[in-house]
Amino acid sequence: MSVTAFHPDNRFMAETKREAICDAALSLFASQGIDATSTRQIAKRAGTAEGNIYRHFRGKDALVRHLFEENAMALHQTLAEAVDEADDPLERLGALVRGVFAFAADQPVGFAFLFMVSTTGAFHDDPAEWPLPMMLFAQTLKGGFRSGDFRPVDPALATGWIVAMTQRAVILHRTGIVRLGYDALVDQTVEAVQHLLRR
Amino acid sequence: MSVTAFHPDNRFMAETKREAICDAALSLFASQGIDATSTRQIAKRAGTAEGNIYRHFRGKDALVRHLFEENAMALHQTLAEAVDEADDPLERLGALVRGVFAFAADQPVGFAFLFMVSTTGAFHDDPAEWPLPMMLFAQTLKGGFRSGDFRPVDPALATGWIVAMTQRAVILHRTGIVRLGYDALVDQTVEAVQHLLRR
Amino acid sequence: MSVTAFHPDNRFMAETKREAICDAALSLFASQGIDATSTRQIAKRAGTAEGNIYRHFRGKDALVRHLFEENAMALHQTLAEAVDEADDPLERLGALVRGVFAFAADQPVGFAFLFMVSTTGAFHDDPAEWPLPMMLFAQTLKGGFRSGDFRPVDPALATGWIVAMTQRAVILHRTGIVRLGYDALVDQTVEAVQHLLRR
Amino acid sequence: MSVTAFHPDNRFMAETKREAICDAALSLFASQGIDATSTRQIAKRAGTAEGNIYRHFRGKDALVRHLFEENAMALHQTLAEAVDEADDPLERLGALVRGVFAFAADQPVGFAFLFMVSTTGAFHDDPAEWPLPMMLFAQTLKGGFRSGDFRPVDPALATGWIVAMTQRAVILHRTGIVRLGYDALVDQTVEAVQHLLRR
DNA sequence: CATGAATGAGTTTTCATTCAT
DNA sequence: AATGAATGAAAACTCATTCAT
Repeated sequence: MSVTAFHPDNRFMAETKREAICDAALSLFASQGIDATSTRQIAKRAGTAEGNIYRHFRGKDALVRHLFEENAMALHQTLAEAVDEADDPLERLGALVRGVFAFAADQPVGFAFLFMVSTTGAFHDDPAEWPLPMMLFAQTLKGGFRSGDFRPVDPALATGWIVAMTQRAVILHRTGIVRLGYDALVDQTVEAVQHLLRR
Repeated sequence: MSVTAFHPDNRFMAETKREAICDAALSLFASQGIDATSTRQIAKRAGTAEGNIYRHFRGKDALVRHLFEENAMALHQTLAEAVDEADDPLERLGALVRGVFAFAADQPVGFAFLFMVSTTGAFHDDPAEWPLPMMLFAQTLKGGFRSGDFRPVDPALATGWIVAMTQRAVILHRTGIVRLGYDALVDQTVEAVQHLLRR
Repeated sequence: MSVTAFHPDNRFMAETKREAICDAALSLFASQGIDATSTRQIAKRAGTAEGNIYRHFRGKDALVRHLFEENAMALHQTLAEAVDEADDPLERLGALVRGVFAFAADQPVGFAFLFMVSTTGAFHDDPAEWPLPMMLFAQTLKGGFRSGDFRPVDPALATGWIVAMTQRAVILHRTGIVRLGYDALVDQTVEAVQHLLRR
Repeated sequence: MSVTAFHPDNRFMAETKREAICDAALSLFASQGIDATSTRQIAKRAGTAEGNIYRHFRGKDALVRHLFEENAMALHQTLAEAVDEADDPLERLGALVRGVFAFAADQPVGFAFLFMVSTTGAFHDDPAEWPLPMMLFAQTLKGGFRSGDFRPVDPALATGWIVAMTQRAVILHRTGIVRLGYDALVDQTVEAVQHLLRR
């Protein structure tokens, strides 16, 4: 049995070793990069034995993939909820961008990791295999083009622009290069994205 | 005397081992990533001994930095020439974006490598230390804000947006996700960037 | 459970890989010198993988330091016991010299290694940082000077003389240059050292 | 022809590249140790190309041996002259010890190198193959034993003691552990050595 | 489930030596 | 005689992964 039962504070601790490993790996990956993080470091920070990682995951690669899917799913849910509450395409687009900022603020480590994987790791050649969050952008854009609310540009290209703009805005704010307050940052980016597509 | 004299094709070959090392390293870095490329691979592709890399560069890190500076400088020159031929801020901005596309078409490997370093590697926190090519964007934008040609947005943020949009457009085209012809890709991106800032 | 249980000879074998590494390294260092011994050789003789050395020690340097401290401590204990049994300074001095010979006979490899480090490696500039065994010589000599049993000479210099004489005697005997029997060697050296300081 | 002809100061410079290589190697060996000194370092300090070392010496080993023989010969000559001016064995012994100190003061680098080789490098098992300087000590001691001036101890052992004492005295003074002035250091050591053997 | 010692192929780097010029 | 680029073997060290307990 786990020692956590005696810890009233266990809500602040990883409930299981598996979670501890995930938490440790995620933060290390996000801050140092994936290649630069060793399984030893992960085990040490997780407070467990190195070999234990292999009980829970097939290997380092599988751990990376798991974390990616987990975080992509979380981001997807945030965005899916956001997009549901909006009616017209322009509002939906704004909601998506705001959703990304919300996720980045809420799960800074997960966001950094997602960003890391999506730029460092292999690109997916087929849009049908894009990660779910990007699919939401793509679908929303398509809707706007069909309804005639958006100016005519290549949908895949526009998706790329907007995702890139949003990601970069978060990074620039995080590194302190952009000195704007967070709300102004979000507002300006939402406005810019909408301006870009509004007919 | 060198064997190159007998090779009419020597303009396609590395003149010196140093260049062979640089060429090999650049293409491997660009295609596989920097961490995933070993000095062995570099030496093998360069057709030289591994130890020889260390006669020409202090180490792998120094090789990376050299390649970065070399390619950043080349991009900077392409952009500097492009920006010189334009008069008003909007045209200058368009010329810069076209310059990036031109560089990416002309030096695809160098561009891929620069992109790799700028996203993988450490970000520079201080805009004063940004790589030269980004400085050109920043200066052009500032000019447009001062003259009143551009809509008022945070300059650092706008620089980030535009660089990100341009980079992403190249990548999406290269991976085949965007099926547009290259000229259309360039035109649409230039138009979008100008639209984003035009008052 | 460990394989050693089935080995009645296990008292002659290293109980753990860590000890096997120490034993292998010590004997190789003592016979070939430290620089001339590679981690590969150590691993091979220890019957383990090279990387395993680095699980137990930070690196080759740390292994050397560990062995030095271990052996210096063993010598120190041998000498401390020897010196305790003697009353006046002259006898104490003799006991120390005999102690060194006893250690050299008992732990020939350890002694050779200590000798190697103390002459090859960096000298400690500050007597307060001398290795423990030398401290015993220094203290004994100081006692003799204070009590007036010893002729007046510089204490640090005299310590150096005596330690050097003793070390050299062991080496000369070991290499066969001095053909004396071991007991005669010890007796002559003890007598010489006492003669050197006796008032 | 050499550039030195135009240098009025060439008496301060190595006359030939060969000498430059020897000088550079000797000082590097003496300060860092032989293994820790690379041919590159030697070439750089000598102001010549690395490959040039191999025009003048068969390899690094040959260079080491050459330097050893050169310096051992120089020490031998210093000692031979010193020993010639003394009549009885005790004086000869004192002259030898003083000679070692004189050599160490005059050629500190050469002395440090000799010391390094004699402790680090291989020991000569056969007294007949001892380096020449040690032979002088051995012969002088034998003379003293034969004439009855010296107390009866094993000649090879006594030689070892005295050489060790002398070397150690120089080292201790050089490292600052012994704070005596140089003259006092020499006098005390000479006196001690003579006291050790005087009947 | 959990441990951590053990593995071995891999990495970057150094170095004595050779060779074309 | 001199150069310095080139070589390849070997060095120290890392790391994802396995395995006995």
